[in-house]
Formats: sequence, C-alpha cells, structure tokens
Amino acid sequence: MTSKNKVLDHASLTARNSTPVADGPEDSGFAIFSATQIGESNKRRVLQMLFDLGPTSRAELARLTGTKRTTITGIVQPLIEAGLLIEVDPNEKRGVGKPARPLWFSASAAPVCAVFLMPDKVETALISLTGGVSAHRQVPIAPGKRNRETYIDALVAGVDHALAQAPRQALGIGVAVGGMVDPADGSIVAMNLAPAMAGLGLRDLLEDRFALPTIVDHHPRALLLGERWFGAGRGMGNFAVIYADEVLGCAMYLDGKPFRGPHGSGGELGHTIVDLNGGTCTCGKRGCWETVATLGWLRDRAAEAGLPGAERLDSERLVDLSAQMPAAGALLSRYAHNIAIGIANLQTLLMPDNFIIYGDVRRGGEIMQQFLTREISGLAASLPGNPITVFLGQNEQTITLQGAAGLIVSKQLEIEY
Amino acid sequence: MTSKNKVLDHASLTARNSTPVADGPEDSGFAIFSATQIGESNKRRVLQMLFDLGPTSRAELARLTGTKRTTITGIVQPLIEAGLLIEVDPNEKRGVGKPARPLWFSASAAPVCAVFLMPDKVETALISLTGGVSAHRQVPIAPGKRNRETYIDALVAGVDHALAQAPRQALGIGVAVGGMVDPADGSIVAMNLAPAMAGLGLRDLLEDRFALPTIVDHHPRALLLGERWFGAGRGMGNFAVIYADEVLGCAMYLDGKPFRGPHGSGGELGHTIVDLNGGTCTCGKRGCWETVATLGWLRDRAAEAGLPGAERLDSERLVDLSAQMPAAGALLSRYAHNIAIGIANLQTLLMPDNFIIYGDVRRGGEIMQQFLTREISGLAASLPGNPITVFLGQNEQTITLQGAAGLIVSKQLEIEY
DNA sequence: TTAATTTGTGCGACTCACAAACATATTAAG
DNA sequence: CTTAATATGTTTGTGAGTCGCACAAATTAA
Repeated sequence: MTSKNKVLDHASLTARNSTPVADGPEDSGFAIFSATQIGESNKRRVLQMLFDLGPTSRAELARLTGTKRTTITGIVQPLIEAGLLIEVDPNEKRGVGKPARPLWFSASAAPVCAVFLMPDKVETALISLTGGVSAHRQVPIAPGKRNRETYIDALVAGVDHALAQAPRQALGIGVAVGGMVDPADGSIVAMNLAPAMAGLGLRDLLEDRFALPTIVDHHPRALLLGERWFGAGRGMGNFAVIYADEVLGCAMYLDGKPFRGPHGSGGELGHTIVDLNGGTCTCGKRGCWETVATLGWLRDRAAEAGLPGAERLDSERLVDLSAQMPAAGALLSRYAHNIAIGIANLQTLLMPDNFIIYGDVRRGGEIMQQFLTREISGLAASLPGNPITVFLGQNEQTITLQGAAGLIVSKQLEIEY
Repeated sequence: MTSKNKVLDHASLTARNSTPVADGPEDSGFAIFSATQIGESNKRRVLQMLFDLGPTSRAELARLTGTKRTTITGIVQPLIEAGLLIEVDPNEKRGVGKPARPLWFSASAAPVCAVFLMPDKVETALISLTGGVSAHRQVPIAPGKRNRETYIDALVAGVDHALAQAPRQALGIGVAVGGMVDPADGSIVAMNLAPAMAGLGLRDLLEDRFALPTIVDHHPRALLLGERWFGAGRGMGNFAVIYADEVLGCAMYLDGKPFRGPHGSGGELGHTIVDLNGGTCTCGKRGCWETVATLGWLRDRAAEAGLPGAERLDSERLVDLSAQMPAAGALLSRYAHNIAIGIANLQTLLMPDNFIIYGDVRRGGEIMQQFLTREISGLAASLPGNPITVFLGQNEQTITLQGAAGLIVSKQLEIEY
C-alpha cells in the first residue's frame, strides 16, 4: 500500500489528532476543496457503501452512485492492489450478461484492535473489517485490586495479545469505556466503582505504548458505531442507541453521521429534565430522566410495593413476576412509561425513526419491547409512512467490541467535506 | 449570467424541488463527486464566507481557506461578471502593499421576495443579499375576513408589488408562516385563528402564479435563517432560536447547517415532556413544555395570584410589576425557570452555546434576559471556555422577513456534499 | 453458432485547484 | 524624487480526478 492511500491506511492516523498541524495555515473553519481531496472523499464513500450494502459489484456501485463504471474501477483498483478489498464469488446468478464480481473486504486486510474497559473487567479483541472477532480476551478485575496498574497491565497484555495475531499492522486501537470520558483528549473523566481511573490520559498512554492511532469514547457511542458499521444500523441514516441500566446513556446517528456536540460531548439525554418537581439527581438538578428511569428507581419502587427480591430486581425478573403479580405488572408498565418518556422526547426533538435498546431493559425481552413500543408510540408523533421502531440490541459484548473498532473506522470513513 | 453559474442563479431553482428529476438515475442516498461539482461547492463556500465575514478581499479569503489567491480569483471572477459581487472600497488602510479590494454583494444583484404570513396580517418585501429591506408592505387581515381569498389576494398583491421593484429577476420567494407547515410540500397544515388556511398548498400556488422557486417554512425556522444570514448568527456554527409566546417554537443551527429532522420536520421542543405528572397538553400528552412555559400559563398563574390585569399580562408588564409587587417577582422567577428548563434540556442534549430569544419573552428586556441566563446556567452544564449565552432577538419583523429570504439563500448556499 | 446483454477496462477530453512567475499599487527609506 | 519592500491580483502551464466513448470478456437465449 503506497502512502497515497490515506483511507484505512495506518500512516494517515499516526499523527495525534489532538495536536494541531503547525506548518499549514490555522484552520479557520472555512475550507476549499481541491481535486486531490475528491479522490479521498469518494474513496470513503465507496467504502461506506460496501459496509452498508455488503459485497457489491463495481457496476452496482456505479448505478447507485450515478457514476460510470470506469470511475468505480479507478477508485477500487488501488484498494484491491493494496489488499484491502478482494473480489468474491457472486452468490446468485442474475440472468444474462457477464457475471458481476462483488467486492468485499479482505479477511486479511488491516484489522482494528478493540478494547472494552469496565470497572469489573477489561476486554480486548481483534476486529476485522468484516466484523469478525478474534483474539478475544476478558480479564476480570477484582474489587480489591482496582488501581491504575491493574487496569493498565490487563490492557497492555490484551492489546499485545491481539496485535500479535493481526495479519497486518492494525489500523488503530478503539477503546470503549464504561464511564465518563473526554473524547477530545481521550482521557477518563470518571469511572464509577473505579475512582483510581479518573483523570487517566488513556489515549496518550496507548499511543505511546503501541504507536497506533487510538480513540477513546464512552460505551453508548461504541454501541452506536458497532450497530452502524457491523450491526442493525447499517444503511440506516438516522437512529439512536439507548442504554438503560443503572445509568442512562444515549448516542445518536443523524444525517448519516454520529452526532457529536459542538465540543465533542453532548447527548446527555439522562440529564434532561422530565419531572419539573421531581427528586434531586446526582448532577444536582431536579427531575432528570435518570431519577425516574434507572434500575435504581425500579428497585426502590419495587421495595415500596413489597415485591420479593426488590433489591436485586431487573427487567428479566420483573417480566417474570408480572405474569404472576398484578403489582409487578403495574410497576413494569410504569418503568416502561418512564423510559419511554426520554426516548419520546428525543424522538419529538430530533425525529430519529429507529431506537436500539441496550442495558437492563434489553433483558426484558419481547415483553419489554412490546411495552416500550406501545408507550413510545403513545408519546411520540411518528409520521405516517415512517413508523417508530424499537429494536432490542443483540449481543452487547460483541457489539461493544465491534463498536470500539468502529471508532477507528468512523474516523477514517466519515465524510468531512 | 450564463447558465453555468448555478449558485444564486434563478434557473437553478426553477425545477420544483418536490418533483424528483426523472431523467437521471434515482437518488439512492449515495453520491460520488466530480470535478465539476467541486467548483459549485466551493462557490457556495466562498459566498457563505462573505455572508459570515462581510466585505472581504480575495487575498483574505485565500488566507482563511488555506488556498491560493489565484483559486479565489477563479471562483469570484464569474460572479463579478454576473453582477452578483462587486469590488467595494476598503474602509481602512492596512499599511504597506497594494490595497485590497474587498468583495461584497451588489445592491443590484438578484434579490429575494420575502413573505410573512400571520393570521392577522400579510407582510411582503424585497430583500437584497446585503440584507436590505425594500418594497415592504403590511396588510392587516380583519378577524371577520379570514378566508383563503383574502389571504391569497393580499399575498399576490404584495409579491407583485415587491417583484415590480426588483432590479433583476428575483431568486425566489421565501415564505414564513405563523403556524404549522409541511416543509416537504410547502403546504400549510394548520394556522391558529385562521382555520380556512389549513391544507392550502401555498408553495405550488405561488410557484404557479409567479414562476419563481418558492420555499415555505414555519416562523421559528425563518427567525433562525434570518439570524444566520443577516443577523447575530453570522459566523456562529451552533445556535438555537427560541420563540416563546402563546406557543413555543424552536429551530436549531447545528454543525454549520440548519437542523431538519430526517423528514423535514422535527425540532418540536414545545412538545417534549418536562413534567411527568403535569397537565394535559393540546397535543394529548401530559406535561409538555408548552403546558408550563407559555403566555397562557403565565396569565393563568397571574390570575391565581390575583395580579392586576392578569388576562392581558405579558413579560414587559410582569417585569414592571415585579419592581412593585413581590408576588409578581416570584411569578417572573417561576416563568423564567420554566422556560429555562426547555432551553436547558436542548442544551444538555445538543450542546449549542448560543440562544436567541424571540416572542413575548423578548419583551421582558434585560431583566428577563438576566433571569433566563441565571436559570439556564443553573440547569445546563456549560463547558469551561464555552459559556452559554442568551441573546434577546432584535427586530422580529425585520429578521422574519430576512429569514424568509434566508430560506431561499439557504437552499442555494448550503453545502450538501 | 450467433445475437443480445452485462461487466469491466483503456484512452482522450474536460474541469478544477495548484504552483510559479508577473504586473500593479501602495508605503517606507534614502 | 527615486528606489526598495510589501501586499494584491492575474496569467500560464501542470496534475488529479471524473466523464464519454469505444472495446474486450463472459454469460444466456435463440
């Protein structure tokens, strides 16, 4: 691969994205595009299409983009020669004419190293561009050993193990953190149950150790990008991921790209106010969504209602109980309603059509999905012809790791022009 | 002006934007860019910069974009020849060297026809690209005569009057409607106090009558675009307009473009739920922001508190009263708090830094601004270095008309690639 | 065996940003 | 008054990229 291929090329990301380039004129927010950037941009588009569509022939790509086949050839030929794409066998014959040669990512193309950092565990894996997970390792972190050294040792060992199995140099390291992070500098702001990690400059640490471009973001955004590049979000222009558990998280895909606020943060749906006269939240405000739609709220209400095992209740057990006890059914309904309020507010404001649910709520299964769908539909104004759909997330572990890798993929494939 | 200049060229907008082009391949959402489109795109960028910066020389534009002066010359020369831009005199000398020749929009360039349609009046004007308002007409519509014919007659007469004074063929007609509209087909969904207008296909009507590209949108979006192209929003990458009066409206500028939901609507901040157990809203839900932050809510509470003239109270009088009566001060505080909640929720979720306030609340002046700023700051988490700023809107009439014109400007200058 | 159809690829034309040199207009220094 | 220095704007060729056209290749249908 020559250095001209800046997309999905390791060299293009080695420069720290925090340090602004000093030689060029400072970025004033305005930009003019040159013909040289067009090729780069179009390459990203074609690769995005392949992610969205799966294996696709040059002719089909040309039809969908409105260009000529010759243009597509010009774009994909260098990528094939670089080993990123390969021609695969057509799985179905389509009548007369020369059979198409679908293009797809090579299994031996450069992979991405994925890290999932939680207070109680460190997961690492290698993710191929086809979404395949390999070299997966999970290291539990005992409550008594939650100091920085333990986490960093597990991290470094896991990444080393993954990188050793990479068929080529990895494109980078994507890290999903179960806690608050500052995406701008890749540091950990706070991690519940692991206070020692607060303030750790994780990105710089990994970049210095492995000399690979590294991106650190929080768990919901990883779920979003996992769905977008490798899951149900492929081809969806607009959707949101909701993580509802002991805390509430949210990430949005709008207008064909992940929404990041003007300053990289934003999307704090859990701390929007839904109860004017509600109780005090951990953030100091009153009536945040988090005060009425978390697992903690559910368990408190269950205790008040005298439900058995209230302190260990979760959605799965609540659904089971609801079949037997009317009080549990009523609580399930309230829980779903309260969760629906935050989602409906998001829908009313930004109009995404699809919601993918993770966290405790996902454990409620189809019953919970039905409750949620009903409540959200009652609260949000869906347009005719564009019904609101609530999906339950699939495998949270896998999607998170794929999403950590998706952080790197996004960095490379998002069209910024 | 040759037909090659597609930006700010009338011909480029004559095709109805509702009817998809039939000759080309259908738009699949994917696109590939050619060198010919680059020129178009860069032309838009340069014109956006001029709007944002005011009169600017070629050399300055080149510096800000990081390109060479020769590139800027290539872009602006055709625009000067077409009469869109002119060289103006430098207002200040800047030391040694050949003096710069700032470029600015010609006062005799193609203008935009602006319409502001309210239940009680029809305003029309001609807006130049420098923001100048001319041929302004305001026709009151008496309550007894609110049928379609009255409105349409006033509209047609006003547009005729404006177009007659245009130095060149107008670029289009932008319509701001005080009511609900469907931006996709430019029809009126509902207008409070003018039920006869519901369902009127206003865009098609005007396009058929005047053979000019027409865009219809609701009042808050016009305010947004008025601020963005001609007002305080110039150069702001992220801001929101809040219209707080008898109803609540909101429009957002995010990531350098106006936010429209996936289906053209969205931004219904007034109907997000902020009071879980609140009263029933006109939309059928409970506890919408509109139930606790409108002029109606204020007057009801004022009546409960026994304030004089409660049924005609507005922010201006409330501020006056608050200097004399503690009860009025308490109500002002509550009013500001409730309005702040919706704004803070928007800020928490999407992180715009700047809010421009219109409607009744604007009449509260600096006192109201201080109350609002304090309440919002208490509820929203501003980042250090990026404080949240609340502006009072300037002249609502002028900005609305400029914003109606801004609908056409946006259509032409938004970078879609 | 032949025609029709579809896929993928060369080659020249065109558009555009870019690089280098040049003409122009002003200030500062002698 | 003359000359150097500096900044602006234009002219001319070059390279990158897509497009239009023609052509080879592979498959099906007659």
